[in-house]
Amino acid sequence: MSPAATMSPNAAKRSVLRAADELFYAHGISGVVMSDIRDASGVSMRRLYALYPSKSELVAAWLTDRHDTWMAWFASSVESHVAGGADPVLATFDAIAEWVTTPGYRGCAFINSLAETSQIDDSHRTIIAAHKRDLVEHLAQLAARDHPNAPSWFPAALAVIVDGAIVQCTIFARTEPLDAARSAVHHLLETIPT
Amino acid sequence: MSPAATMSPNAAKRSVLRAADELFYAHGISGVVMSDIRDASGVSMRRLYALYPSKSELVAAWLTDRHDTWMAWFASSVESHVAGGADPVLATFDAIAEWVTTPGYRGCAFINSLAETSQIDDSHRTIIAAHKRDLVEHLAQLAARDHPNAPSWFPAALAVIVDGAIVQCTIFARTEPLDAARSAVHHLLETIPT
DNA sequence: TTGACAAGAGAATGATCGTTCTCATAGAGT
DNA sequence: ACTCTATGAGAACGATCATTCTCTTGTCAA
Repeated sequence: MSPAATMSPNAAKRSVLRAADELFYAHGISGVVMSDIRDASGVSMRRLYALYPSKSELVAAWLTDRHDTWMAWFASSVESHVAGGADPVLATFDAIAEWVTTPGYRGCAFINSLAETSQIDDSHRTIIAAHKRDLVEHLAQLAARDHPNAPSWFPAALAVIVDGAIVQCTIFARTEPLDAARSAVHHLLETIPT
Repeated sequence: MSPAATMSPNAAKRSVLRAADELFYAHGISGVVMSDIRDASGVSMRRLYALYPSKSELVAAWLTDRHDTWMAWFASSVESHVAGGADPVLATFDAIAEWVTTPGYRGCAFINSLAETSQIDDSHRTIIAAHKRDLVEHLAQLAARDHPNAPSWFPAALAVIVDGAIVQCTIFARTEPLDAARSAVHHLLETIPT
């Protein structure tokens, strides 16, 4: 990027986080070296390490930032489908369908990061678990809107199905698993107490 | 291990594959270096590279071997639960429950490996996709046994649910997601054409 | 026993990587 | 204009790693 010297501290941080998201998501944590972050963000090594004292802390900042960004995107995508008349639970699959067909889709950043055992520590694992907890929570609220009498296992099962679909769409590079998941949830919704 | 000089070629290969499975599964591909494999297997560097000309080829051999081993274990675990009177589809969850409570459980080796983008190439991705295809196929046959008229989406949905449960049990380090998944499948089985 | 080859131990090689350091400069305050 | 400080550019440092090489030894056929 351009003269980073003229970048405000906040602009530098934003630029680093943007580069981190693109690179870590596409190549994994161990596939990105600090000088890649420097090159993509335009922020010099010295400043990069002033902002984030180690790669591990940069990864933690990235995960935290991605959690916020992704949840906000997900919530708003679901709402826009609900506004179009979809059931809040099934709208979940419309949102995921958008996501998995995005060019560059490579699965869930949190699931992927967790698999890079040698690159992460407990601080990262905490962020990852919190992300999934928030997702389960969000799905539970979606379910409660139109299906207040769903069985108690329903929200957790929904989260399992969503994660399974995300993973299988990555493995097979197709959307069929998502379609099957949606059919199963559709069937569940029709045979469950309202 | 002991004097590897006296190991037959097959014994050396088995020892390397056993070490590879323990180490790669526990620490991920990038978390294991070739000298770890040497130390754990007792096979010298020279012989190791004679057996597998590169780390990448060792990883491919490991994945192939793990596919065979895991599928055989899974099939036999499911059958033993079926022999105890369980529905073949629900027996799937009994088998997975055994697995996720095993000490050292760290999720699905294939899903984990796929996340290590910078460590794998298309030959590995092919093995990973084939593993999941075989799993879906196996689940479809299990479903067909007692539920020949299940909807066409059922086997794929079952595979999604199983993978989702495997992933979430890893993230949360608990078995609740598996229980919720089992409840959902139980409900599905009861409301689906036989 | 001897010679030749297969294999082990483990050092060497060349690359990569996280992190730090040096040097030169551009402003900010005087 | 002149320090003082913050920063960029990027070289340097010390680890680590995949892979290869050297030197040595054990084994076996004659």
